[in-house]
Amino acid sequence: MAPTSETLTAERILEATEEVLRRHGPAKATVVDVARALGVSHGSVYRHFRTKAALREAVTKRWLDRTSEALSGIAADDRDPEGRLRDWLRTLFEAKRRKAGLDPELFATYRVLTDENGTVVGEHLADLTAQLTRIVRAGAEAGTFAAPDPEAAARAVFHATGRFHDPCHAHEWERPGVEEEFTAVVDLLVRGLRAP
Amino acid sequence: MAPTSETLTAERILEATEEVLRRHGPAKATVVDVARALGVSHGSVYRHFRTKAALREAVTKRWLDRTSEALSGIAADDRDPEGRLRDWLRTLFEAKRRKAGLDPELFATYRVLTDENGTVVGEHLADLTAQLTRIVRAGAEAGTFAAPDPEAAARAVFHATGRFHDPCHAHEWERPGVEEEFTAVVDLLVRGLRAP
DNA sequence: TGGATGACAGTTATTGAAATCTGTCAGCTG
DNA sequence: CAGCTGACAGATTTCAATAACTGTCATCCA
Repeated sequence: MAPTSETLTAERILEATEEVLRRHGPAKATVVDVARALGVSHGSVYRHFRTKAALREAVTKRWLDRTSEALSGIAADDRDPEGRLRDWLRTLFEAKRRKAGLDPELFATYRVLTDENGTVVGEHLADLTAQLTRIVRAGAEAGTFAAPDPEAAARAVFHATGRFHDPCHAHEWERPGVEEEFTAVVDLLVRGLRAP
Repeated sequence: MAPTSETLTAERILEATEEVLRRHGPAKATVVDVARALGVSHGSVYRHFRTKAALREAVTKRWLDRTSEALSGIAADDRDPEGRLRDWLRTLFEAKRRKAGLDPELFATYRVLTDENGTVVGEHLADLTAQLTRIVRAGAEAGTFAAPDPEAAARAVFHATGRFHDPCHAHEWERPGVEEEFTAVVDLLVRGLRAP
């Protein structure tokens, strides 16, 4: 099909896989499809990724990392922690919502991994909570937040906002009124975090 | 099988259906099975319930109402609102968790209805948030909580605790550490609710 | 000789025919 | 006559045969 006779690299395979996944979805996409899209035999794909699951994970990791990077910018700046927290949560919500809407098939792939409890999703979650912890800790140090254990507080905030980022709630993200629900939850959490 | 030749009542059909559902699960249970269990023809079942979906909904409603009643006792007493809120949330969590563990098939039926967006689940959720609103309002009136809009605050609390009662999170309810997560979230929410 | 290939074994998905199920209703029965 | 029955049409599910896929590896080529 596109026998672009460059050398076959892991990166090129990931790109092709993402495309195939986007077109066919996780249930129908096969590694034979990926090989066909690259104009090689499927044996060559297995030289770079031990299993189909590993390939799926690698694609999802790349996809997830793009969100993480955008967020880490917010987590790392030095504005007031409360505003940063609000921004970070809102950006996370909107990123997930956009991905669910625009890339439904890749989002479905992400969901498959979530159910399979793969390491990639675990690492993604760990990364996100680490970023949140950083914000909460900054707030605690600045005296804005009362958080004796910033990591535990960050996890609580992450769990409490699950409705707005956990893939199993994706079908509720386009309902009218979610915006208000989101704001109400974040307001409540921020008040709970503030120093007396 | 058990042709208990009493008159065929909606109640008896519901009991039989619950049993069939418990044994076969929502995917395999048929109304022919229900009829067989009652020793009648399936046409008789259709005299009492217009469709299979209606039957499923009615069974789930009964099942859900049992939890609601236990909770309404807590919502209605007149202890301090903060303790009541904590009790209510914990009882809800434990009831859902117990049902998911002990009645996996009926729980799966509940999940089917959740996805189908049936009225029964909507009513159940409305009932629960109404109970929560009652508690929050009591707290606002007593001056314990700062909640200008008790209903909105109750919804926020309900959404923020979704991880501990929404069926799509059921698989996480037996993980070690959920207890602590639950406590951390509830503590944070209660602090957010308290009057300054 | 490093990388690609395609045939192969074992497993999983697809297909279409047969069986079962849902929902209706004319007629039976007590 | 109120309530139950069982035959029926159309939709859905099951099942077994067939096809496709995953992962391996002896072989090939540049």
